[in-house]
Amino acid sequence: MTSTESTVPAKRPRLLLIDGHSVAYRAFFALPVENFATHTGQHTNAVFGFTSMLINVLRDEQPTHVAVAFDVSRQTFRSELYPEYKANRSTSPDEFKGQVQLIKEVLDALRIPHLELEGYEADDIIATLATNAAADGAEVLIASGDRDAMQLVTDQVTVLYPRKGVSDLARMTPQAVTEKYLVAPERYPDLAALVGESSDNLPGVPKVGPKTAAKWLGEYGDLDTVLAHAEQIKGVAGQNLRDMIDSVRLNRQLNAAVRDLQLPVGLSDLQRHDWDREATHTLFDALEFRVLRDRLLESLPNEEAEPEGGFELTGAKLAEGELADWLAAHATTDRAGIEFVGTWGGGTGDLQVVALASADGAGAWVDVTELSPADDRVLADWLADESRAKAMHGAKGPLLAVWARGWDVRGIASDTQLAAYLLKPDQRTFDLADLVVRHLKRELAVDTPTIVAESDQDTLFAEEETSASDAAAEAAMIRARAIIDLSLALDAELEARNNLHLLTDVELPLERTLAVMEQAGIAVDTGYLEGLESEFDTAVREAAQRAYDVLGKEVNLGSPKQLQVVLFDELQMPKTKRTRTGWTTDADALQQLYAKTEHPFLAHLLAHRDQIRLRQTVEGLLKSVADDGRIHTTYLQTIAATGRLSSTDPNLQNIPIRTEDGRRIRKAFVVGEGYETLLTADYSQIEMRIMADASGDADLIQAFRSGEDFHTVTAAKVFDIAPEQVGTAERAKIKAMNYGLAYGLSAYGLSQQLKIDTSEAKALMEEYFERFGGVRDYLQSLVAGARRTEYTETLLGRRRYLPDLMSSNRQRREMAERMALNAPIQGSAADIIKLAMLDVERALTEQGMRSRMLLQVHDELVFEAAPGESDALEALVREKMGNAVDLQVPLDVSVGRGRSWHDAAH
DNA sequence: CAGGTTACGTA
DNA sequence: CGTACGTAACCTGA
Repeated sequence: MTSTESTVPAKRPRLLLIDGHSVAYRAFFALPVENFATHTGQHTNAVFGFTSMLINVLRDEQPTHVAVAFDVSRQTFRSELYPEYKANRSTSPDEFKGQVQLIKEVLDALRIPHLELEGYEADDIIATLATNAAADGAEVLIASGDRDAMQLVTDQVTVLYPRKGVSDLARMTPQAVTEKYLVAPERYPDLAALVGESSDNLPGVPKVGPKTAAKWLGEYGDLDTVLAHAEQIKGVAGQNLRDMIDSVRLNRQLNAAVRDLQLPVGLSDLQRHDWDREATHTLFDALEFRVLRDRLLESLPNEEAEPEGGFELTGAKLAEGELADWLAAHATTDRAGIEFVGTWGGGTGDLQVVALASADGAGAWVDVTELSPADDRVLADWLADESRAKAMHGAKGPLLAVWARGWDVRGIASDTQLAAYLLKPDQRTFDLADLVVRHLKRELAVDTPTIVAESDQDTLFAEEETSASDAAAEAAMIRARAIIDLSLALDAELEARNNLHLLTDVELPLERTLAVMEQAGIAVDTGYLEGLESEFDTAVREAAQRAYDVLGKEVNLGSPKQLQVVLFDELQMPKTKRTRTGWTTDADALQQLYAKTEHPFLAHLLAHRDQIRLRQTVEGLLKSVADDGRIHTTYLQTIAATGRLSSTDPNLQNIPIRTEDGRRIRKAFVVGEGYETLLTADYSQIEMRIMADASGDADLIQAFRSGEDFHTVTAAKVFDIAPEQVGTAERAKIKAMNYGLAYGLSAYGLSQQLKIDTSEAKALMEEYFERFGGVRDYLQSLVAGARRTEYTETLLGRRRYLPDLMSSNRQRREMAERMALNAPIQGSAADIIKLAMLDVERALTEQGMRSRMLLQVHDELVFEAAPGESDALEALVREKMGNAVDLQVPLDVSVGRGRSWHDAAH
């Protein structure tokens, strides 16, 4: 698509001018700073408020032109005329500093010009632009929290003045100004000169407020005339005016906006553009602006296509019998794109539409609910044909729906969602439209509307539904087309950094393995779970009652806010650690309070917390049991920035294990009918082994090779004693140290965890690093290397980009440094277990075994052994997990078997 | 009612 | 003031 000069007479231009500092400053004080910070600690309340206001105004006012003006510094011609100008202003809070720069980044991403001029204020830039634009016949809107802007109001110029916060803007027209300030806009600075402006440190005439000033101006016409007739004005106010006359003149000189600056831009330069999609997404990700992103997408869609346009495609719904010919003609050697429409999750799915596209520009789609038996066979054969290469976006869900229909998809050469994840694993979403813009610089037509499921009540609307699903199918066809080009582009990018193998050899085959696991699910003893639920429920109520009895009244024990009132106001307990909004009531703090006060309420409260949590976990599990009596979680393959999987609906990676009550929940996960036993296998200390291997620290390697208890051996080394002499306290300290290392543990953190002095923790760490110098050097090299390359790398070359390593914000930088420490270690462990899963899965298939893999919990795999296969399964799992990669230290795998997950623990 | 906050489960 | 996640209840402001 090429854009052509419009021949339609342009509608009247509408220019929006924003006083950047004044709006940002307003936002800063309107929104509580403690509620707006990224997880890295960057404050964003001013950026949020500014951007929110901007989006609203752009949406509501639909300006054709936009600019934002900023002040440069306090040194302006005004401060030279009057050194006290704005001198009363305290320096802006630390939390505000830096946010202006972020606002400018937002503006750049939105392609909105911003201006500043040395020696002048934003006001002057705005006054000049407004004056010029109005002279050119434009309508002008000025968003500013500075009252001096009122002087600019005319029939063509309206000021949007924040009434409360930054979202509620008053439209200050000449009438509104006159009503509010009792003088016409052009007299406003006259009035302000008399009354004074405390925020600018301009003194007013004593005893003269807006009413008196307006009265004088009304009588005499303007300020000059008022001053010329100062002698005639009676009373104290008149005398004060005469005393202050020079000061008033100076005020008037200072508050006059400069309207004739020489600016490098004119109206035509301020034309609105589409925003930069990629830059905006990246920035909003970094700022953690989820809501604003949605509002932006909703209210300000990018209307114009990018220069290179969209996707050309000819195709439509195939009639009966046409499928075979279409596939033969178009889906042969080159990669075909497929987009499925339907629903999926919980290990199964329901397919509605299959949309296909070919690189030659042909598209097609079929409604799978109305396929003839012959077409069904043709499509099934083609989908299952390994030699027909296919590209998809997020294939795991559709695969479940395909399987539910008795089909299979083979030959998936690329999945653009997985590829994009490998390129940038900390991206929040991998929306196809965004990826297409980012990597192909093309636009994808508006998102697919979801197909409305047909139900009996809706037969009235059957016709509309059909057209809606047709539209969805058409959109799916376009998406299928885009997926082809995108997959090629992403493959090339991965290849260029030598990462393509991660896609083809790890993530793509794993996607199928995960689908198999999700489809299998894990059997649950619902009767037992229900028993647990009522038991926990009783315990919850008893604990609550005891707590109420102690207190003498009922409070909501689940409300941190109410608890704070009880604990810190009513019971006058010592204050705990701060949270954003008050004092923490977390378990750790409550325990410390209990140690100090021995107040029984705390014990009951803690018991209540424990039991309510267990009940909640059990309830959640019961809700997720499918008709087959099994729980089918969904694994997310593109969420964790380190390369780990995550589990949802329900999360089976956080089932309790640490407490006895919690472990009872694991008894509910049982071997399914037709199987012999559950088998669990996990890696011991895999992260430490990775550190040993990667650091090459000879002592650490030796500690693992010795095969003795790792924490004891390392403790012996640190304390310079024999392993037999290591006591439980020593072992616990070094164990915490061992585990904490990979997280970038600090001496303070270690001291908190072990409840020891910071100085002792510090000494412990120093001693540890003294003994295991290779580890220290390795950890330092991780951060140093990441700072050089801007990314970290796992064993398999999986990257994580950490631009914040260069941040000038200490908190952000240190956070990034800990991420740089942890990502390669956690990520390499993820690599290893992923390889092991693939090896195990392949071996099970090759050997024709019926045993199957059910769950992955980061360093643990859970299997269901078919009758007679238990021993073979254990041997196979040990072998494949133990040899997934070749390190300088052995990969220790421990295995357990039992009828339940609990019993299979070891 | 959505969204943020707090709390807490796992590796 | 230790990384990576997901879930649920509560609370608040639109």
